[in-house]
Amino acid sequence: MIKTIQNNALFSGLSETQLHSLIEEAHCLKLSQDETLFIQGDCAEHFYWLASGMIKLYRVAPSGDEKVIEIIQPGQTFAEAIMFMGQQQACFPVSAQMIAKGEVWRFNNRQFLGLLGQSVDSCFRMMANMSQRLHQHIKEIDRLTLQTASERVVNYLLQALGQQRDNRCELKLNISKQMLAAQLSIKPETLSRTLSRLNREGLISTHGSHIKVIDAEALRQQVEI
Amino acid sequence: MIKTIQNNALFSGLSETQLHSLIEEAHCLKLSQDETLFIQGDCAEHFYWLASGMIKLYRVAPSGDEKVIEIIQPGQTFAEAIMFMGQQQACFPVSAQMIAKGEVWRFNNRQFLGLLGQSVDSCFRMMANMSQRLHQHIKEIDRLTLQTASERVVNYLLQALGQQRDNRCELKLNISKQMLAAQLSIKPETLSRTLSRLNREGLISTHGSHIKVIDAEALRQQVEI
DNA sequence: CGTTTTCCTTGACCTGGATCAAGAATCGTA
DNA sequence: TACGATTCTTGATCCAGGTCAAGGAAAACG
Repeated sequence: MIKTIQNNALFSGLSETQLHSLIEEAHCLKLSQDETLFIQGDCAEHFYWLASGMIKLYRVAPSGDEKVIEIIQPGQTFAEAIMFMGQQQACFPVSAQMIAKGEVWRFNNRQFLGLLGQSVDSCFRMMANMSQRLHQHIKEIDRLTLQTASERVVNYLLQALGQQRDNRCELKLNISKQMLAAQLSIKPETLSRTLSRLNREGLISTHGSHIKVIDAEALRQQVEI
Repeated sequence: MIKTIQNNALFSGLSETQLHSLIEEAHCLKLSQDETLFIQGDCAEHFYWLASGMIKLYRVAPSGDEKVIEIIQPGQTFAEAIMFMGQQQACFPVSAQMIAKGEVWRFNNRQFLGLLGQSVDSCFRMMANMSQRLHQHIKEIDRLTLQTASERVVNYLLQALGQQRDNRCELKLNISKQMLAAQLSIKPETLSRTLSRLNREGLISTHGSHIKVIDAEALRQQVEI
């Protein structure tokens, strides 16, 4: 377990001793599907590392609509950026809920800040991490404002294809389609229609959550216009 | 000048000597309206501090549409988060263009990283800064996905009203309406229509770029639904 | 193994906001 | 003070994607 935690960039700069004292104080939470870890506005005294399962970070509109900001995969930390906001505004900007049961490690912000204070190196890792997130958010804003719904779907497929280890053109969605829709900020109906259109056009072929990309080049053209 | 720069959180942690050596190496660029500072994809070896004027950070779609990510006001630093990305991907994710002539100070990333390495305190300030940006971006994503065009306009008015020093209900737009529209991710026509609707409903009254908020309470209700 | 529940798909329709086009107002610049 | 040149407003029309509704498919459960 310690080995896996150490793999995360945030912790990799810490000494063996530092890491031990941190884990000493940490708690491992075993959560089942649909359990809520925290909600938007909760006081943020901890940050988290996901060992197994899956978590969605989301915000809800007054109307009840919800937007999935990010899906957290095992090995990732989350909610770690708020700890630098200082006292004044230390509350979660999003809600977190398990979408697949699993284990979450909870770390104390105050303690971690103390450790960071002892190591400029760790600070730099943390900053690299935050910088990456900033980038992702800018890309997300880009997608939401400059791309159509189908472009976002196609983009997702291509990016998922790129993450494939071997050059297989078959991919399996690891989240439900309605979750994917929420992530892409479209309605499930629209996602469904888009996929069946791509199917009809012969660019992909779908069997449930398995999607085979037949013509990746044509897909790319759909996005680049 | 040094005094004003020092007011920025990023620099406030540096010693007198550090700040001097930094400014020694920095360049002051005098730019006129519409001049481009850098474009998306340029290699990022510097970050910037705006002394006067105004700058828009934006991205463009293949279609030519552009989305204003942020408007930089005097006293703000920008493009400082990329320097932590490491070598691999050190290029600007946005383009920067003057929307009002002014002076920009350019600092060397490598040098600044060196200074940061000497001061954990400065690192913490930098992280607080980045954390704040992350927050803003999440709020922006929220606005884009969970709010309608008119809600965004109303939100902007309320937030601009809140920034007013005294309790005056009259505010002046410091950017053109088409720029505001681009920032809110709507078309100028839609902004115009929304404002004239609010006018018709008696919630505000507009004279060019001067907007008087007549019924702030009713505006708030439009947003909260 | 059937049954209930949830998830996905498809069709018919509607609407917010984009687009296109044509004035009106504002702003330099001479 | 007149006159291009922008920028802003307003009207008419269109369409991507949302909404509502009704089957179908798949998973969960006794």
